[in-house]
Amino acid sequence: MTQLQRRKIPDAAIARLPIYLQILNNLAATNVLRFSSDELAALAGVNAAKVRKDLSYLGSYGTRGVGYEVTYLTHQIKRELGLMREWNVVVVGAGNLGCALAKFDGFLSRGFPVVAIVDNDPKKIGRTTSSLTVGDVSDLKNIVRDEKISIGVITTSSSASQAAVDALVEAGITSILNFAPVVLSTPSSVSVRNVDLGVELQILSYFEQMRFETGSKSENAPQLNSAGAR
Amino acid sequence: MTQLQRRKIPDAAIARLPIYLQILNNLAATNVLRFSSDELAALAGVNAAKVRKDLSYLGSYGTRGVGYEVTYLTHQIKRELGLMREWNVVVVGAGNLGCALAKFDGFLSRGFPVVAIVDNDPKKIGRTTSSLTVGDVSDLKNIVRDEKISIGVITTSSSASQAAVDALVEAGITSILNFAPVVLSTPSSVSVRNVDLGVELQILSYFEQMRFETGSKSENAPQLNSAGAR
DNA sequence: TGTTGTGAACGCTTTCACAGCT
DNA sequence: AGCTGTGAAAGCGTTCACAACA
Repeated sequence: MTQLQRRKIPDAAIARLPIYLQILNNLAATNVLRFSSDELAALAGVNAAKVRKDLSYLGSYGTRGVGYEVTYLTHQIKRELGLMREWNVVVVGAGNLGCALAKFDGFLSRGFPVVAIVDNDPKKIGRTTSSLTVGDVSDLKNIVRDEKISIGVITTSSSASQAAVDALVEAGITSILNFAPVVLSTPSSVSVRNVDLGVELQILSYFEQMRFETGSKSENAPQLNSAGAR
Repeated sequence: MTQLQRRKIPDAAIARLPIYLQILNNLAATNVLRFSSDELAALAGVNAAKVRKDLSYLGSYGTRGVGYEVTYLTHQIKRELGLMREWNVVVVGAGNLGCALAKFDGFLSRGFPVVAIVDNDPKKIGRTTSSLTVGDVSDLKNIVRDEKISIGVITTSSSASQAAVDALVEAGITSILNFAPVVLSTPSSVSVRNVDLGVELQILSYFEQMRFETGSKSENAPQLNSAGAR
C-alpha cells in the first residue's frame, strides 16, 4: 500500500529552512524587498548553489535574472514548516531551565506560546512563574486537551525524564523537545528532538583541544557542521 | 607547508562520541564491565556497523569475540574529545536563560564549571545568582584571564549578541556556544556553535504538520536526524 | 545581462559483508 | 563460535557548471 507521499524535502534542507526564515525576517525588518541566492548565502554562511537547491524544493518561486521576493518566500517557508499557525507548548519540569524556557521570548515570538508548565514536586505545584501557575504532571492529559497543546518540552532531571515522556505520550503528545541528557524510549509514532547542552560543550571542547595540540597557530578553526547525532 | 595533521575523525563520528560516552557512563553506573557493538548500537538507536566504525577511529580498542571494556573505552573517548580536564565557562547575559544555565547541573557534571557570569546592564551587575556575582562585561578580559576561562556561552538578546561575541573574542576566547538566534560574525579562528531553541521547535512543527496532512495514521513518525545546519 | 533551476560530478557517510582474531 | 575491524558498495548531500529564461 503506497503511503500518500508528500513532496519529500531532504532532511538537511529542512534543517536550514528555519535559518533562511530568520534571515528573511531580518531583511523584511530593514525593508528589503528582494534578494538573490548569493546574498542569502552570504548571510547564512553557506554556498549559493545550496540556497538555490534548498529553495527549489519548495517550488519555483524565484525569478531568473531578478531573485526572490522576501515576503513571498517567507510565506512559502512558513507554509512548508507548518508555521502558518501557532503551536501551543507545555513545559514539563519547573526547575531553573523549565522556568527560564517558559518565559523565553524566543518561543512565543516564533509562534510557540508556552501555555502551561507542570511538575511532579508538590513543593513546586501551585507556584507562579510569569503568568503561569505550575500544574500537576498527573493532570497532564486534561491540560493538554483543554489548552490544545501540541508540543511538550522536557526540562526535568535525567532520572525523571522517562516518566515525563511517558506522561506526555499518554496525554496524546506526538512532538517532544528533550533537554534531559538521556536517550528516551518512545513509540515510533512520536517525534523527539534532543538538545543536550552538555554535548554541545563537549563538541566545542574537542576543537579547543585540537587548537592546543596543533599549537593554535592555524588561522582557521576547525568547525563542526553543527550536527548533533541522533 | 604541511600542517601537523592529527588523525582525522569524520565530523559525523565526532558528533556521536558524546552520546556513546553518556551511555557508557550509564553502563558504568550499573556496574556493566563490557559491551558489544550491538548492545551500544541498540542503546544509542543506531546501526552496529556505525558504532564499530566510529569506535575504530579512536584506535583498535575492542577485543574480537568479546567486545569493548566500559572503563577503557570511556577513557579513550574522553581523551579524544578533550575531556581529560575541566574547561571553565563564562556566561554572557544574566537574563533568565543565562542564570538558569549558570546553575545548570549538566554543565558542571560534564566538566564545564560555570565560573563567571557577566552582563552590561548596571541593574544586573552585582546581583548574586547561586554563588556567582554578575560581573561587568567590560571587565571580561580580566575575568577570562583570572578565572582561566576557555569557553563563552552567549545568552543575551539577539540585538546584544554581536557585542557579546566581540567582547569574548577581544578577551581571547576561541570557543563560543551561542543561544541568540542570530548568525554571528567572528574571525575564522573562533569555533562557534549555535543552539537556536526556536529553530528546534520549528523543525518539530514541520513533522507535526506532516502528521496532520497525511492523516496521522502512520505508525512511524518522520524524524529528522537531529541536525542543525549552519 | 543577471540570476534561477537543475542535471551531473564529487565527496562524505552509512551500511553491507566478511576476513581476521580471540 | 562470536565479535571486531574494515574494504567495498550504496546512499545522501553538496558543489559545479551551464542551459533556461526574465
